[in-house]
Amino acid sequence: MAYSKREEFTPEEIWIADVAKAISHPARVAILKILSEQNVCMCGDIVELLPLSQSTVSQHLKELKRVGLIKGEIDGPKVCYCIDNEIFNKAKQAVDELFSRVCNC
Amino acid sequence: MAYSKREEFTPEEIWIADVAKAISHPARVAILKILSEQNVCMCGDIVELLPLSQSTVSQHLKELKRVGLIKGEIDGPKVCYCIDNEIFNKAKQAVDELFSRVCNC
DNA sequence: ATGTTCTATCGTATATTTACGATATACAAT
DNA sequence: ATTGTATATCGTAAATATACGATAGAACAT
Repeated sequence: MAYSKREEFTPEEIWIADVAKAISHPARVAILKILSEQNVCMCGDIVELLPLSQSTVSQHLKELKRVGLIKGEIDGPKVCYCIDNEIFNKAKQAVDELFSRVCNC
Repeated sequence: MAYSKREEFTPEEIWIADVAKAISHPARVAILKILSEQNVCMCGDIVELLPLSQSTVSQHLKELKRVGLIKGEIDGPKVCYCIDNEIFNKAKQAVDELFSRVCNC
């Protein structure tokens, strides 16, 4: 009962799936939108804008950081989050490529 | 301990998250690629191309059908799957819109 | 030194996802 | 009628995700 066949797919398929998983929760979509509007943003500000506890928001931020879509820089006691444009752009291109390839339009 | 705060986000955020969840597994990315190459495809063909059992592939197809990215038409004892171009295009646009909004490039 | 503020992590409960084999169903062919 | 083929669904086990409160750690202010 070998578990998780994830590794039996191509690196490209795994990478796209990872990016998609990162944005597969409305809270994380909302976080990306907030960061794009504010450019740079404290974790606490995000918590205030979402109907979730601080620890839950922190977990969502961690998930976005895991694939590299965002990064956090420590600023005294606070942490400033922002989009990691380089990786985000790579993710955008990979997803674009899949969508364009699949779509007949 | 109210569970799942999903419904407290905007319909757009939920829709994007749903689409992303549908493509958040490498097997489903692979299925979309197969369907795009073959245009129309029997379920059994997909099973042969993936390192997964028939029942597992069937579940993945169901997940893609759930959000509408693909549709299956019954053809005798077989089922022919194909991309649902209308919904797929809507999904593409929604994801594009998010990516473009967030990305500084 | 002490307290305050901000964030991450731990512990935990519940829900969902992923995977499979077995079974049921639906149609075609014999 | 029976057999074979194709697919979906059921039952189930293990893994992951989602959510929270409590706690820990780090930096600043007093």
